[in-house]
Amino acid sequence: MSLSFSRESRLRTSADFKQVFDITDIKVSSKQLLILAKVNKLGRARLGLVVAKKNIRTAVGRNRAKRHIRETFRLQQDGVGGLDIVVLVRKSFSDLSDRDLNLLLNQQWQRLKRRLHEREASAEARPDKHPT
RNA sequence: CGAGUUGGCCGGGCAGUCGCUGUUUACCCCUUGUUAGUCAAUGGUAGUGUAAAUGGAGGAAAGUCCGGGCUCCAGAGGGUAGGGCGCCAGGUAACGCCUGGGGGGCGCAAGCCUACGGAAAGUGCAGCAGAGAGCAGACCGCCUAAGCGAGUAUGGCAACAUACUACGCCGGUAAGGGUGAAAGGGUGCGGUAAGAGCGCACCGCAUGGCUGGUAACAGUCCAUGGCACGGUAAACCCCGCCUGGAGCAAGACCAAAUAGGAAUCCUGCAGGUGUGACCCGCACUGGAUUCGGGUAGGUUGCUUGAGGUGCCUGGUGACAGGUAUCCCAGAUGAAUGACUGCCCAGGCCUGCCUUGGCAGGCUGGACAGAACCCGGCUUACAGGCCGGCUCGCGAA
RNA sequence: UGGGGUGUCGCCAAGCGGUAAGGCAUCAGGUUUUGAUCCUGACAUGCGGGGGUUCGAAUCCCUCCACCCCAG
Repeated sequence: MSLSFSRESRLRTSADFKQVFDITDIKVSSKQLLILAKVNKLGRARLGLVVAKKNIRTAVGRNRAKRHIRETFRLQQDGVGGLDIVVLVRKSFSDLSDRDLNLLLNQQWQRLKRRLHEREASAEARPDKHPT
């Protein structure tokens, strides 16, 4: 059980980002943000953030968004496993208070995990159903 | 106490849990040397890992409006163009900034505002209105003295003379009206046909002197001049001073690569490239086009600096000098955070009670995030703290 | 982060000190049996906001704001 969030658990090059955008395995969306994810072979989750200046005007606001997303990811990353995740922040994100923000984010991470489990389950089930 | 004005400062605090990141130390791992085990050393980027200690956004970090440092282009050198600044003196690395002073404007005052050189070097501009708008002008009005004429009266035989006029012509005038953003000193008296700096007095203005002041400038001083000199230079311009260009994605280093090759054309004491306005100068060098081939990033610059703080000295002050002491962010898909509790300001509600205070509950902290570094300016900003001064009221 | 540019009617735009052109769109009328075309007229507004210079500013100066482009 790790609560750390080091450089290894971040997406660091534009190539990494491009892969997630091109092949999106899981997609979780809400009014305030959009999460895209792709299965990787590293055995650990990696997070990348996209916060447009157009959506959140001030640098302080953008930093706030990134920090909250990182923090909640840090605390929730255990069940995620090998996924490359990109979080896109939408305009209404900055309307939320700190409390509501964390609530929303935790909810979204739970949804992501659920989708992942469903996907794995169906992937395991499929070869049994069609042995030939 | 109220109203105002001005200078400076802070811009939440403490504790706990879990994270991010820089530095240092230790250990792990690797490398090298050595040994029976081991030990030692330097280097750690081949990826770094673990632990501890310690540091980690701002007054504006913002806008990018100025000025520097730094780096490259040649130690940026000569000239032209272009750009900037503009009362005086000082401060400063420098500035378009700051300080002190002067002039002008506003305010009862404290104080505030001020792009504030030159319009007698030249060129230009001013629509509409108006008579006239740049070596001024005459629409209404006022006048008709002189000159010419008309009429009337008187005198005279007559020519004519004299006097008069709600008269005409030739004219005079810039007081008044009117136009305009702006119409070429003001008030009074004299003067005149009516008027006018036409003359005079006072005020204003200009020039020269004298006095004070480093200077801008000032003066209840003296002399001269009847006034000649309208506005606009954030219009061109003139004068004085300043000014090369680009920017850390600058630049440097390492690795790879630009290789090697084919074809065509042009040129040879000139041309090309670079120096990002142009000429000179300087440096480097054959050049251009097409075909095919190839590409990968990392390190550094990177934080010790016109540095902060305390004290002393000089100065009205900006600031300077001396001395002691401190090291205070360096990220790079981009750190400096999240959660919880308590406290401290603030706001709202309820209860007790004489203004006011006490108790409880709820709420709740602005503007905003370093990206090479400094000095300013500008803009944004909840709330709070400390001081100076002015005016009004009251008390002593 | 650095560098550069643009804001004029609903849209595209000219003007760069003296009443802010023009086109498209909109509305009304005419022509037509009706519609398109064509003709005539009009609306509403505007010079991104705030100061300053000037008698007078879209234009000159200062200062904010918004948008766009370039360099990884």
